[in-house]
Amino acid sequence: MSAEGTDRADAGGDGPGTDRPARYDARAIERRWQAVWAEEQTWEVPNPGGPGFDPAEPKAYVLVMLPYPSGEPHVGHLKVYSVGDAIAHYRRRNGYRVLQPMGYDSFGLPAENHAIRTGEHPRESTERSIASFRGQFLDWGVSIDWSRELATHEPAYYRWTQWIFLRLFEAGLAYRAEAAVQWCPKDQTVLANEQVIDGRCERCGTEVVPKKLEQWYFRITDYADRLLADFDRLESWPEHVVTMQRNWIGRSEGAEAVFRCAELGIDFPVFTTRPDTLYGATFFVLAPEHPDLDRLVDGTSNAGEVRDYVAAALRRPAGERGDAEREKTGVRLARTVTNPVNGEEIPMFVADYVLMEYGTGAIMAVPAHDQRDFEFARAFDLPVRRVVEPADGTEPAAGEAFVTQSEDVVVVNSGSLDGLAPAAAKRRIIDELEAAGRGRLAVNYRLRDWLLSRQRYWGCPIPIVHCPECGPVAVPDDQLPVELPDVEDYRPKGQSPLATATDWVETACPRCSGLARRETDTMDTFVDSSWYFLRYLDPGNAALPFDRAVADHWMPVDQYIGGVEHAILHLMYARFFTKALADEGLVGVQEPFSNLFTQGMITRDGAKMSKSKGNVVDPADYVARYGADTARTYVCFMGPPDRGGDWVDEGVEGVHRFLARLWRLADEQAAKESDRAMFDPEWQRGTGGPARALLAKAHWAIDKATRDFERGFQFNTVIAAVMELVNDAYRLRDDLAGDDGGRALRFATATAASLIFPFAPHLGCEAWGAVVGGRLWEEPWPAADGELLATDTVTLVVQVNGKLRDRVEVPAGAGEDEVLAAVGASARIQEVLDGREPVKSIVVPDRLVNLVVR
RNA sequence: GCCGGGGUGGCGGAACUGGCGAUACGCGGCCGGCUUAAACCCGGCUGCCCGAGAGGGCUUGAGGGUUCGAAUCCCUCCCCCGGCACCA
Repeated sequence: MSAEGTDRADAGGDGPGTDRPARYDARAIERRWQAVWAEEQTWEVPNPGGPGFDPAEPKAYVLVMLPYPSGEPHVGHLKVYSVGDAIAHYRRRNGYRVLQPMGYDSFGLPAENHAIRTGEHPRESTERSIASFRGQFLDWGVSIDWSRELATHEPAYYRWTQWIFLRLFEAGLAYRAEAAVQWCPKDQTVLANEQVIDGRCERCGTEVVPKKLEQWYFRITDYADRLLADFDRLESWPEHVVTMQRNWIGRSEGAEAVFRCAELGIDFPVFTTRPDTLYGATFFVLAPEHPDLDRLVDGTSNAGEVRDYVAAALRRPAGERGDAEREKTGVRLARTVTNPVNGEEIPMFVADYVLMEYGTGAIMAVPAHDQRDFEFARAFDLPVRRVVEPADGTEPAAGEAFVTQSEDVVVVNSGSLDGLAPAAAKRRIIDELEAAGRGRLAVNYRLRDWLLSRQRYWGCPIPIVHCPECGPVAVPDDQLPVELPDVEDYRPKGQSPLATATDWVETACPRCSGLARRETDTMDTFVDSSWYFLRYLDPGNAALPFDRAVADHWMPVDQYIGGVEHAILHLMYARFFTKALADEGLVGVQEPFSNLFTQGMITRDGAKMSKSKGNVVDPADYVARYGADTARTYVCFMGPPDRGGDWVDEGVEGVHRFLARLWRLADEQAAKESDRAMFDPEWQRGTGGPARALLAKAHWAIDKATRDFERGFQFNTVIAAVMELVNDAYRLRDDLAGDDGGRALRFATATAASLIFPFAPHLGCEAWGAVVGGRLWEEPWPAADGELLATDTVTLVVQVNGKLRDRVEVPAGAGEDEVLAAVGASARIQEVLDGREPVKSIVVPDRLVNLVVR
């Protein structure tokens, strides 16, 4: 705050009063301030124990989802960093020590596909992209602690990804299993369930095909209940993100009931959410993948038909099979099972509408109360037995299943359950099953374990050695990282390109020293990004991924910011990792991100931007033409940032005009030396006339901006308030004569600079430096003076029967009598009343009066 | 079908817990000033209808309701966007 600080002369350019052009030269201003920040490492923050660390200072970890570096940053990046930086700056000036780091999610398919096309090593194209991302983020003036920068493809980073993998492996949370998985024929790799959208590969849109393979999994399903329960630990997450994760985890309560095939002596447990309808089961269906099918079919008359059906079903793409509109198909087996509640023998079928992945891969079919079973029964002419009826005796619609969540129904045709409502019937039947040893209460999840291995090159190698004697063996910690070898051909050939690096693959078993082979699959890139927020905290640590004490200081992330597209994948995986690491004692928090903000997508001409449509907005163009401050302020001004918005060039120009107006105001007011007299509350309170009016407006703007910041992310209205202040300053400018007037105008300008700073930091600093002197980022966020906020008189609206008829001026805080007296004095109101007496008068202090007449 | 989020001027959007003329702020449009002129810039006007005017009426997707008072609360319906969907 000393005068030597940074007025614009110090910031490296022309001083006040010299030949500075009377024009808002955004780029010159931005370069000057960026040079200061880089030189002084302004945004670097110390860790506990580090130089300058103050344990008394509250911390704020503000984190934007790390970008995948491909080509150049796009408007989505501009928006997310503009929002993140506004929060970071606001928190800083409110006394927080803010950590805002930066890194790159730099493993992944685009770079690898580029390598396949061009032969260029993915590392080279990736590092080129990183350089261009870094360059633009610097250009935008984002307040990042660059000393913590990381990239997930660097061995110094993925060494610890591997280390964490091994901890999970040791804890039994990483395992290998053979299962039918989803294979993308184009990308030549398996995919996690989360990465298959409508039966298609999330990346390339190719229809995935089922394939039986042995793969690596993380046991995320063990954490299903905690992932659900701990939503309660979150401070503020968008409701819809929580809902999406809840749906994805898909917890459902019900019962397991065991149907027995007496002939063969095989028990078939099924999961059902409707055990109250067990008496309505008229047939039984197995998924085509069901492991007991062979035994059931062997030696039966239609074995060939069943096997043909199964073979066809297994070839069918998942997307097609998942289509509910398709006609139900299946084949009847020459076997029956016994219903555990009534001993009834019911026929068995195989049908592809039953999924092996959900429940037990077998269902009891209750056609009367399940639409799918109903359709199947109709196709195969099977009996439909109603066991639930509306309590009021009405008849359910014919021609479809009677499905309802209502409790106003009654169970019928069900032995001891007759007459009960569903909830009671469920409890009783579960008790009965349990007593008979034929079932129990059960919970089932839609969530599957996380399939993490990929048959691709550009990813983190899985640190496992396969030994013919010892099986899969962990690479010892001191041999990490297992570095990604160079290969000649990046083309995937059904197995990872790593398999061709013979020298690398062939190794000694860490346990028995025998000849062994390295695992050649790499990890899903979501593994890399499931813990990066922890590495930022201690990026130089060579002994551990991060120090527990350091993590205890910074975690959890106070504000996480990113796109909704990660609502399920990344956010759920990162939550899972955090919990698993907490169980290992590595971190002290159960949830990584206390507050989440998801920003809306920017469109152009109402459409998603795409190269093929030719409507892509390149932020660099706008930064070059108008400056980073304009581009950043514009994306925050378009509308509430959690909603999308359409990029309109005229809107950018409007914001630029506003910033230029503020710059000119500051330029005109530029003081030769530091002047803090304008902040003196005694002086401010003693003013009158236009000076007072402008000071009041400035305090109004402070109050409005602060409230909107605290309220959430209403940045558009914060900026609008500063615009109002600047507009008033221009309007009143000519009336502001004398010392008080000049000082009030400088205060208004300084306040506008101060409030716009989170969005336009360079201009904020520049304008502040001109009228006040010193460095704005070291100034606390301003506080509104209540006395200047309050007004002496207020204008009340006077309504008659709810219709506005007049306004009256009364002293602020005037009581009911005083108000009614003022209203009585209004000629206009008397005219409207026309002699009628109000039957009721509502007085809302300082707001309005409503007279009710007949 | 299920679950979220929305529908406010020519456009993007404001309006704290129902209450200071709904439409702040920006864009667009119109008028004026500056200028030889234009751009820039500065100032003003700008929801719709009727009216010369004073003024009046109407207006927050549609229709009902609660209330002295509704964009805001309740019910019914329509439309748009996003997510999930043969999950037993």
